Amino acid sequence: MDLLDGLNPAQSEAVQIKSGPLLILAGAGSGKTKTLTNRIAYLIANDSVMPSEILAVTFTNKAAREMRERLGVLLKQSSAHRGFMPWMGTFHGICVRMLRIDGEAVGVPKNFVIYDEDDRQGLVKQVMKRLAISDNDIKAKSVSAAISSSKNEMVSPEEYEASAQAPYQKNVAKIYKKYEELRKIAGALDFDDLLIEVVHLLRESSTVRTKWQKNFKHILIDEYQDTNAAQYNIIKLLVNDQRNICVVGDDWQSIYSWRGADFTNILNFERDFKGAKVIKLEQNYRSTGNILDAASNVIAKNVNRTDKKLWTTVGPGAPVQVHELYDEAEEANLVAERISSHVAMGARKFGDFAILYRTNAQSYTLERAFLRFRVPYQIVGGVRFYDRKEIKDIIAYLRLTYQPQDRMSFSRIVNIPTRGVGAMSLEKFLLWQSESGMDIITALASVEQTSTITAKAKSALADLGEKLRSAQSDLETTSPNEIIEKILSLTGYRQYIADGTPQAEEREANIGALLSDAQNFATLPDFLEEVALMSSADTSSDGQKVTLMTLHAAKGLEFPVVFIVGVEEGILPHAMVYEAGTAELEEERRLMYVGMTRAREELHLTYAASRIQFGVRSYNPVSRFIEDMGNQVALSAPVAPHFTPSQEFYSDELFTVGEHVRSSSFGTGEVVEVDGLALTIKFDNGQTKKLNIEYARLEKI
DNA sequence: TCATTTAACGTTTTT
DNA sequence: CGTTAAATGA
Repeated sequence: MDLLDGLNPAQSEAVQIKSGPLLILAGAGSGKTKTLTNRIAYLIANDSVMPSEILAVTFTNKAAREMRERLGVLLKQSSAHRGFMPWMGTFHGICVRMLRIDGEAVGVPKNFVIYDEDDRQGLVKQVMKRLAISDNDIKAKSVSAAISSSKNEMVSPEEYEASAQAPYQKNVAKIYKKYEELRKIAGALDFDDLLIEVVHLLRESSTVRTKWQKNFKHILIDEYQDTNAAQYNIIKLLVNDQRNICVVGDDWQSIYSWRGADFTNILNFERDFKGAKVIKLEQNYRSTGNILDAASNVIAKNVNRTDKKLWTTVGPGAPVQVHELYDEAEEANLVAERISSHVAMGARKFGDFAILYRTNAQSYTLERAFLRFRVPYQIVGGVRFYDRKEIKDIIAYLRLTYQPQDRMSFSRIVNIPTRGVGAMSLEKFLLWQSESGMDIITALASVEQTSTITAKAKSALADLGEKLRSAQSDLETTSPNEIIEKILSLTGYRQYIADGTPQAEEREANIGALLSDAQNFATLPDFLEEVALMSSADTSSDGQKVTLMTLHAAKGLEFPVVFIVGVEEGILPHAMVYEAGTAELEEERRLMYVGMTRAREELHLTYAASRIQFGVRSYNPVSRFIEDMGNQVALSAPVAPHFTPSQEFYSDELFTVGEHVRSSSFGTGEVVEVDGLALTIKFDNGQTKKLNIEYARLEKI
């Protein structure tokens, strides 16, 4: 197969440039991923570069997976086996691999665990408690954010402390310092540490640096506009004298500056790598003319941007359609109804549609409308599978057996299932454990020696220690799957979650899903890494469902029909940026641009005259971005509000005592008392609940 | 110590 | 509005 087939001249040139720095400025829908993939294939097939000598960084795990599969097809190789393109992945994933190999050179333990946002906030809370800093004026969440941005800018606790002026900052500095201390003791790295520890590693050990520089003959970075300071440093440290670095990006699509991403990295590429070749991809293969023009008009209002002119040979297509609605329920109904009728007509399938919104909270109303219209949907983002309580519990057990210094995990599971160890006993035990110098599992075995803990708690802790030690034995040779099974049976976790409610079945099913996931991994650290770094945007779609997601999560995707909902002042642009300044407003504009350019054939924008936000009804004016689009849009007259029942299960039939009902949340039961809208129901699992007819979603059976 | 009730609080986006 | 943390009572 000719690897240049189907490429335009600019793409083809980008594929064939053999060496030296290369900057590909790729507009939305210009075939950027295709170019990158073919370039890698070309390097392997024509320049005899080994796959293991190519460092290829993508923005999400999903993007990496897809690119790996496409490469497999292009090169007629199986992409399934481990080791095919071992260095293709996200920055975070690649950094984990490097740290597992060489991290000890900078004091990163071999068996480090990865703390996610929840873990970080939990540890911050512990630190604040210990430092006796009240959470009234300082919130763990904002401290966590401050630590994260400091790390992204490579500011150490000491440097932060030195520059702290206000008492607030001084307190944050204290917390940051102590947080780092405890995190290190726990043998853990947070997301941001993964990057900065690699920077330390490459800076401090010239042996390690030279080794990797020699290994990576080619470096390719996708979405370069979204790299932060730490990532930029990693790239600079890995590039060798050959300077075979190729970056792809689009400053118009930079939407992660709040996470430390700095799109000036892409603007400065030619300065950083002198003599770089620059190729612009400006032909758009995705959207119709009207969509492209409207999107270009929106982005044109930004001052801080490069110039480029996207064009297409596809005709103008349908105009962008703007719909004004009465409220958020009407908005959701319009979307659901349109989709359902288009599919009924046979014009589209459900998988052709995507609904994009600015905030996750907006998905709620849409979901309800979709349920009512029986439109199958799938949410990308939102609660990750690995963030569910029962999954996190089991992961905590796994992490603790793997890294017995991990106090966060221990604190989580010490009383799960409940074994009579409360907050007091936990605190006393941890205090004693940290003074003793033993790891947690060893300390549990010697818990008899302590004087402060009650006898009941002592025996519970000793028993837990016994179980953990048994799970810990032959960790090296046991598959993740077997370890999970072992933990489940040792702790009786399955019985613990089986409480007779319908949710219990779901939890049980989730554990089953976890077990089958785990089967794909040979070793525990591999599995734990996947769990930690798998993002919520990595959910794969099966093409049979409507996709709901945030505008951020939509980056890099495309759909025949796109709805962007809530195109209102205060939402898009978000109210948070009004006081923040023009830079933030420009980012909102880029976000709008990214959303619009996801559409291939049809783009619908909706806004509601009123909607409930934070529990109160608010009235947002239409977004300025719609005005900016110019005359590519068709405004549809506002639809007069029509009555919609507030709940799908609401019925005007009255319930009477003795009737059997089914509730979506409690299972089946019998009505024992009726008091106006209030029903008292005795459920089959033994509980008795007082429910409101209007909201309880009851079904007669 | 634990389960149930009550209060407070929050919504920007996420590797 | 919906979720989660604190407070209360058993």
